[in-house]
Amino acid sequence: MIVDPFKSYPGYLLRRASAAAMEKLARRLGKLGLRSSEATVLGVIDANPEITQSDIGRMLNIARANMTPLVARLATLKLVERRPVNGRSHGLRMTAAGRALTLKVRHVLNIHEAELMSQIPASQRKVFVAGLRALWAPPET
Amino acid sequence: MIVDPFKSYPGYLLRRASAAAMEKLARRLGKLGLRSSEATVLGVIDANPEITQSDIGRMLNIARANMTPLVARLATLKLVERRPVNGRSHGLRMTAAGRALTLKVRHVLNIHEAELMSQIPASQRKVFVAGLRALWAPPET
DNA sequence: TCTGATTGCTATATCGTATAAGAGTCGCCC
DNA sequence: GGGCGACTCTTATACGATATAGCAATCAGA
Repeated sequence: MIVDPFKSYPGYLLRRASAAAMEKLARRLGKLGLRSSEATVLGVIDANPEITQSDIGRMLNIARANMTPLVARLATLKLVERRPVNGRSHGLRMTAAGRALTLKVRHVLNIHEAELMSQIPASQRKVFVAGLRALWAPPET
Repeated sequence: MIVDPFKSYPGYLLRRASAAAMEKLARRLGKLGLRSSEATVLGVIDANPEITQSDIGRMLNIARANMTPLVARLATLKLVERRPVNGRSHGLRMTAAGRALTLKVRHVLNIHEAELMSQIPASQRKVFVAGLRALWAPPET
């Protein structure tokens, strides 16, 4: 009889639940030609025109060094435009193609989130989400 | 005013919460010289003497190909012994050193889990964990 | 004006994960 | 009992996310 000794550990469940959700999401975003990190960055730029690479990195906890190739790919795909706002920073904004793809991404995300929450009894969702928020709260800006 | 457009998405919160927790855990396990995947495997072997690499992989969702170097390192560290149970499978069991380290790992995990749950009001913990379990349930063995 | 901090970037490393392929072994069916 | 499919472990390799170190250019404040 094989036993999973961690199956009652909340932290373990958190990790497995997150991994399972991310795997499903990645599969869906892959059909749009995007990795999940790219989709997130796209959404952030869409919500914050002229935002800077470094600011995105701080928000999403992505190191500056890793923002460079990520944004470069978005620019290569002509989803995002980089324009210098001063000598060292680039303001980022969506192209028309980027906006169009972001709409599709948003649709995928909505489906993803709905599917996730559908697995949890409606009466428990609020407490569940409050719990997640207690474990990670967005840093005040 | 910079805005995080995803901060109300449960799936996003799930991912960030998991990442934050894993980062803390990795730092603690690092002091024992272990990666988190190795610590988990160690715990599984301890709970299931003579378990096979493949069975561990199935339980933890680690591909067989990746179990090989992982277990090899545990064996090099003399934490785990591999002994053939038949021509193709290795039964894994802890060495004395492995058992000793597993005790420390268990201690670290307990602290980690306690710290996690301490962030959530006691009255909500049960519902929260039930929610996690709804998103990922261990496959019945 | 000098100095420290910031930005974007390159190079490189680690960790987790993935696929493909191969050798040896097992078990079952004919 | 022979053959074949399934299984186990292994190697090689690649990708995605993340991490650090270091550099040149720029900014901002003392």
